[in-house]
Amino acid sequence: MLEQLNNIKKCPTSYVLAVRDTLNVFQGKWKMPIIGTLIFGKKRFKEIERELENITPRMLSQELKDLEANGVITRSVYNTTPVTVEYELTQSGKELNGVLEAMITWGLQHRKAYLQESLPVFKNIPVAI
Amino acid sequence: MLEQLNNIKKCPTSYVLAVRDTLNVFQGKWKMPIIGTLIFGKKRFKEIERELENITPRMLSQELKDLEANGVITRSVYNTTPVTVEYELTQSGKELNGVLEAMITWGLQHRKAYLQESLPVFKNIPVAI
DNA sequence: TATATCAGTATACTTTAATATACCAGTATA
DNA sequence: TATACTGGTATATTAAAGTATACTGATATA
Repeated sequence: MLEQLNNIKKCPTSYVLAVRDTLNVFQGKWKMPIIGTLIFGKKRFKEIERELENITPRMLSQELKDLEANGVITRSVYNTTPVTVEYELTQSGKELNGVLEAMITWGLQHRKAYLQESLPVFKNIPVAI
Repeated sequence: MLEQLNNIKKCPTSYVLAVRDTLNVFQGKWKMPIIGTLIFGKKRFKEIERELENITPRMLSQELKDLEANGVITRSVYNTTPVTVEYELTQSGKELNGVLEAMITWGLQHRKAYLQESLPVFKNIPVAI
């Protein structure tokens, strides 16, 4: 279990890159929410836009492009009227659930350890507000 | 294995919060590198500063405060001359290795799937440059 | 006496991320 | 005919993140 982590000592480069790649996929305000909307199946642009409520089409467009370029989602255009564009997680994208689960496990455990009750955590503000 | 994730459908709030808490800990340019320097034991301010080379004391100070406020590291001041301040991962902080390992696993797998050779991944630039 | 060390802080600045608002063409519906 | 829908783009602006540079006071070393 700790093998990978201990290898960082010997050969840090590729492991650090791997972590950076992964963080890259989640970095920013909207990447995670967007991936979240796609966990249970493909969605169209406007569907995602409506589901996330406060996102601007500019941001959504930009982030979808970024995720596609990084091999996390695919984009399919269908010749309907009006045009339909579907976004879907790639195999790699689906495998992000391993990371998500580790995050959920840690997050819940951390809240249990550091909080008595469930409160939101904001940037630069301690967990235990 | 997928139990937690499937529960998101039924009761998304706490899981989303948990993921957000976790991302919070890694968010930004320096949090991960700082945590990285502490994986194998406690370090002093200047030691971390030297190890990360390009970080300014302002950023290091700010990020250390943030990590401390979020229960990821502890800060201990010793009455020496000159003063010594040691930073160390908390139990919760140490348990982040579960998340890190999931990230390493995904990152390596993703590179294997989407690249022929190992190249750095930058923001907004596809993995397969 | 001059310089270095410790752990930072203060101020100003640049760069990046995110938002606001308006708009496009083609078709369908009221 | 007017309005709404599709999947976006264009331009401008604000907010957030990160950097540069200089500095602190007490002590130790050269």
